[in-house]
Amino acid sequence: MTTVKDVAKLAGVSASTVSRSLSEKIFVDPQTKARVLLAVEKLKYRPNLMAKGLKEGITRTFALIIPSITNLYYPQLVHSVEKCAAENDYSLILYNTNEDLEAERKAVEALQKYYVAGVIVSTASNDIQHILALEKNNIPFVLLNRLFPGNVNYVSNDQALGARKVMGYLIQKGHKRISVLLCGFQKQIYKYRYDGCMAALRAHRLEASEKFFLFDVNGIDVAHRRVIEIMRRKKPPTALFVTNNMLAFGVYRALNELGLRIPADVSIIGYDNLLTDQYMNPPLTSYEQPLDEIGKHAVLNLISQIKNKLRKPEKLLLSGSLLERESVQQLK
Amino acid sequence: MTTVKDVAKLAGVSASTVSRSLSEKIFVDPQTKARVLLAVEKLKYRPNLMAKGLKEGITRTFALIIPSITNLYYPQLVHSVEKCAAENDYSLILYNTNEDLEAERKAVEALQKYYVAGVIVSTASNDIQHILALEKNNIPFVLLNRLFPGNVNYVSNDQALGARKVMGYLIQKGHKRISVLLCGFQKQIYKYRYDGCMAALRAHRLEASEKFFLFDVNGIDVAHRRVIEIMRRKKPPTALFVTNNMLAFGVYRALNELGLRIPADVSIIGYDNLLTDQYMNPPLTSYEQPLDEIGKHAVLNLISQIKNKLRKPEKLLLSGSLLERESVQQLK
DNA sequence: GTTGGCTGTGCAATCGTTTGTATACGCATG
DNA sequence: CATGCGTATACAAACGATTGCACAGCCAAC
Repeated sequence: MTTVKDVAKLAGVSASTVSRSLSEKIFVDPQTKARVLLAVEKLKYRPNLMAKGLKEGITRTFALIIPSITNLYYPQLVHSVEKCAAENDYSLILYNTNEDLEAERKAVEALQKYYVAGVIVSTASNDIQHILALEKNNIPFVLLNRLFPGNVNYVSNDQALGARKVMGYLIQKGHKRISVLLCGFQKQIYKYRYDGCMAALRAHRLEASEKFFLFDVNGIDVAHRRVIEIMRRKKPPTALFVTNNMLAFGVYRALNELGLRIPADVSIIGYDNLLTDQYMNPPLTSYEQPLDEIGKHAVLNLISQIKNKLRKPEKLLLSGSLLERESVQQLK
Repeated sequence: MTTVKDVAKLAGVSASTVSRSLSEKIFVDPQTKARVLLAVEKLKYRPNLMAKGLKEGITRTFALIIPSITNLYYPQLVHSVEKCAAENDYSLILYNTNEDLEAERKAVEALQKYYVAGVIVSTASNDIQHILALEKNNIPFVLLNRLFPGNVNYVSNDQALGARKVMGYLIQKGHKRISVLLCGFQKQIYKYRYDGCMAALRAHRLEASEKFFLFDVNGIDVAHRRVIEIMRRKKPPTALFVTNNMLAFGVYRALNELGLRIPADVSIIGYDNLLTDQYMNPPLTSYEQPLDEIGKHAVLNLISQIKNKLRKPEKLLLSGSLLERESVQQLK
């Protein structure tokens, strides 16, 4: 490996001058600088980030913790985080926790040894003690699509607002019996989505619709089963709001098996923006979370924390928009 | 940050003793060791990987380069790599290149500064000069689901064999006019898949079927358009072999628009194993690549390269199996 | 011609580990 | 009792970069 000394020797200067020539911050005689840069080029010198990190006590690396990369929801989030990080010359260490709190704790342990500059995390559960502990070690962090009260930075889709918009849209389309499929509240985003739904219903005096809500729909097969059940009621819902688009696969299958047409017999609307939504049959009308923006602002938040030492936590709620495709019908 | 010196002071020994107590390799008096470990515990000491990496010239980190995390094919690969790496106490730096050669080159540049212990890469194209250059810098690497002749380590699905199996299966099911959808050969895996298809056709004297092949089907929309075209021929194919399951979305849509039923009117078979295959309507019969094994062996390959300094490159071809779901029909 | 200030570069210390070499101590042997 | 050997630990150098401080050289001003 060529080091700063090799470059120094070739350029006929000292190591410090090489370092300064590359750092931009300090003025070096243009001629000297040119000679140094030439030598750097010739020797294909690449500064050793270990040494740099050791000296500076920090690295140009962020840790990204996500619960499940094989959940179609996360790859896009990873993508946008990766993109913005790369643009700002940060690399990303990836930790996939498989929704397991213990694995998440381990990841937090591990990343501390790396002296990462910051942590972006979509927590697996409501227990975030181990994340909060990062603060003691002066490691900035930001929650990704997770909201927590208190002194925490987060960037998230505005879960409640989005859910309210969706319900408003369905109501405006003439639907009065709306079933909402929700995952368990141990993931608090579903609680927020629930709250948003109820707010919309109350605003239209349709609270009664809550009796169609399906709770704890944790998994595609559960969705499949519960939708079959509810559609067999005497008065079934006319619209289904699937608050997690992976579940939509189960819903489509269930309706298909029952011989119900989408949207002629039942309308469906989704909440995430999975890569596959547009390819469903029929394409799924869905509330699209601004995943690109969320990932980007999470990175920018960390950078601000590092640069400005911002004291007040930033709590950023972004809102997406409804993308009409073909799974919702206007009722007479 | 607590350092080895803090621990040394608390335990009443020197820094070297602390280091040796933690290294396992060197004998330390059990009593001393116990005292050291107690101090480590008390101070929550975590060795600084920067310093360690600097001293040892290497880190316990692998770089993983993939062309597109939002292609449903890759998250599983990332998942299995991440899993095996974590099990062996390696962390992962992720580079997503968006199928862009230039971005891939940049990633290779970047990772070298990190002194990673090895690189796992699914290249974006056939140009792998920049990857081969890693060898000069003594950075072990392994290609993931990419085959190259010459002195290269790779772990891959046996593309040709798999394609042959698929074609054999369709033929055995009575299909004689089989259309194969292939992406461009600039990704050589599609060349191998093509070869496999032809081998199977030749074995059954059905070479004529090649006139149904669709080349350069790069994208879901292209698949959609081209399938509509081919199904409008006077004698359309009775089966479609989609060598990239993302394309299956376009195919399903096309057939749906044409009013053709799967599998009653056309049979479809896929090649990857996307998370969504089982949720398609009807569920997609597909050749399942052993992605878990592939990711695992890529990691193990790197570890062998590091440990044993294995001289001969390992070229590992794994084969998957056909998973019958509901998209293929037996012809009379 | 001396003094002072400014500018560009070099020296050396430093970050936290690891590890080769040196040393102190204990015990056994002649 | 002196010698020698082995063992457990300490000392110090090294990894490669950054940076405060010092200094050399130059020019201007009196």
